[in-house]
Amino acid sequence: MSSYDLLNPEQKEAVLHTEGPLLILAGAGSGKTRVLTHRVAYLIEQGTAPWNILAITFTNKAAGEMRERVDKLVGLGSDSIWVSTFHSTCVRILRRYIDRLGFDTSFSIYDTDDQKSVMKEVCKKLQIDTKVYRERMLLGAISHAKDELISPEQMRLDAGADWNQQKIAGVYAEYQAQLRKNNALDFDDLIMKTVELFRNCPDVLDYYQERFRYIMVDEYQDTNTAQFQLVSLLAAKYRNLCVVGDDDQSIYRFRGANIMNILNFEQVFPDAKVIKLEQNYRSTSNILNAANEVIHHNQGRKDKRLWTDNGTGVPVRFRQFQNAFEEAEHVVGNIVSHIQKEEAEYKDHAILYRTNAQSRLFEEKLIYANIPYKIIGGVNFYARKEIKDLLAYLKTVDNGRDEVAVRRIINVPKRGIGATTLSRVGEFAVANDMGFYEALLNAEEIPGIGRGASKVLPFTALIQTLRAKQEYAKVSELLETILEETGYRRELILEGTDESEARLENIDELMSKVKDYDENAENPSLSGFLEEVALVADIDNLEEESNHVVLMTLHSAKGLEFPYVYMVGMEDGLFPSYMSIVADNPQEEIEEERRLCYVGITRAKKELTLTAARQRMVRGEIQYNMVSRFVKEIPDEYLENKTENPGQRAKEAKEQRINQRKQAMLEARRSLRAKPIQSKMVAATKASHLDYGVGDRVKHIRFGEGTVLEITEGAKDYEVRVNFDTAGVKKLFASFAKLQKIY
DNA sequence: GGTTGGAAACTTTTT
DNA sequence: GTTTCCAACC
Repeated sequence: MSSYDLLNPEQKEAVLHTEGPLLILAGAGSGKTRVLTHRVAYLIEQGTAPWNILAITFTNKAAGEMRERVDKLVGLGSDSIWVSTFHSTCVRILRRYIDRLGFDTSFSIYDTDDQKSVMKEVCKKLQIDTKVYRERMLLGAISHAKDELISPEQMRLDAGADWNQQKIAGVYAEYQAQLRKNNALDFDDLIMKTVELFRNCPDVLDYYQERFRYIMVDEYQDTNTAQFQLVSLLAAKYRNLCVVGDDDQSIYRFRGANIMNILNFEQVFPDAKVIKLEQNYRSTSNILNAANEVIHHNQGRKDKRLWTDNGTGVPVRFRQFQNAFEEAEHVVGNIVSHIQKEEAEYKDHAILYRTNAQSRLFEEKLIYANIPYKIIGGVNFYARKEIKDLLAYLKTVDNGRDEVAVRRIINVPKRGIGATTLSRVGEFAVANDMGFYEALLNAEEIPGIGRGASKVLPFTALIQTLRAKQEYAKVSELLETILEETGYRRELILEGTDESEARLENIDELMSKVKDYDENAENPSLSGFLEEVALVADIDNLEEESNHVVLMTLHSAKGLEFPYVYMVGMEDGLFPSYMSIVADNPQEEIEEERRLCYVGITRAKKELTLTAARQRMVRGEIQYNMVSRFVKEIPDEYLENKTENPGQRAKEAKEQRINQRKQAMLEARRSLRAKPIQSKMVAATKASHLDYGVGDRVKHIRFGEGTVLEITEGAKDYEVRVNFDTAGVKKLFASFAKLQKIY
């Protein structure tokens, strides 16, 4: 028996169809990764050289998973198959050939933060009123143009007499000029410049066309025009292009994804073979039917209906609550009961929401319930201030032309270099046609800089030392030097606040990532490390092995699956979002939200719970929301709706309020009564109350094990100071931290 | 040049 | 409710 016998007929057909264009319409949970990996294995079995295969995904996580599975199937030679994301593929190509476009191959990659800094400069230079033209709006317009491969010149032409558009085109042109000056590319440039390279240099294109004779693209519905062009160019010679996607899971239109890429694939490649994978191996039929019904409300999609022989399962549950607190409590309570009944582990549960802001309440309840959790998204690790500062040092060492990086750190930690000095340096640099850092090196010659020069000197000396050191030192050694020589670490230790401790922890984490890179990378180098770091998304850090409840946005959840899924905040105005309801083209926008809902539902394997709150705090104001229209689109036969009739509901709510007041009163009395006793026999009460004392070893859910240093009595609670083995000294409230004594 | 406090903006989603 | 920005002060 060969391994292909485990595939269903459609999957098998997709695997065996290797020549010519192929579109695989793969519904959620239909085993597309399996098809892709087997397809790679089959190609190699048929005699294709591993280095002639390119598989492109969107996230590093997806790439890593595919790589792992391919390795298992193929074995020898599998490392010469390119399995990588759009962005890293492009970086790899550009690092080799971007000098053809007038950039240096050691270019920096700018993230959103860096882009903002550049845009600020641009607006200052062009005297743009940022009250009228918001930086965010300008960057958005530029990004959108790049997704569509529109150059500044083209934008200017397209603008015609539209003065507003003309202005934006001007900003775009200057922004590109700044990036070039800094020898930097932003995210969108990575794709666009690669296309430009291919168009301008036929020899380079030909090299890669020969190299990648078989190309596969995952999550094809999320590709934008630039990515489509890139893939088309690469595949133009051999035409062995296999794309896998699901138009119903297209949720990145706001980021420029062009759904037409998948809907029109057959028009662009008339000889394309189309295979539909409609058997779902993931969910119960109740969950799947609910998903089918919801997505059926969309127009303009390729018709398909997923089916499964997994059995009916339990109905989808819907619960509406008085407020977001009760909603969070219910979800967490539900998870706790699964754990207690030993039906499931923490990692079997995912809480999915529309906006990152919704995570906080769940986080609080989970801490309170002592449940380990992991939040994906929000602020990217590499976007944190201290991390960005340190990376800016490394970038300055790596790419001397990266002005954004230099400006970021020239006065961090404080060296007494202020705005006046900086603008003098800037003027000098422009006047002498040199880079900003170059000007700093010549600080003593800059007129009117006065004492400033003596402050700049130690900084440039450090950078020069690091540059020399870079030749032979590991990246971790460079970072260590930076931390020591600049006093960055010392400053944070001296500060001694909770915040500075958190920053120090993050720095330790960065250090361990650097060390990991030093040891495990094939050819470790400073540029290599910075590149890797620039292209990671938060989702890439989700490890299957660790046992956590996972919290994330519906967007981040695409491609994942969990036995128990909670979709929370199912309210009109939140999901679908208010923005989509009041948009110029609500139909289209709401269809995108509906696809997002479809993605969410189809993440669930065993049980799906939908929740909503009648009132919730949004931006400090109470909002009253109706139940999401998407919930109403699920027929009753698949839904267990335990929302009572209004009369009953009001009555229960009233009872609940009365109960809550009673509870509050009891609590107040208890604390009043407890107080005097505590103050009389402090030690005794503490021992019985906290069951640990000074000197005891305790365990905390997040910080691990540690020793109790001090217990102080606060107004409402005990404040415990603990020296944790790994996390350092922390002050915690006893009732919140739920410390456990270790015997 | 650095610190501080109050006002304003923000929140839809991110490689 | 939180973060970011800017002006007035030190």
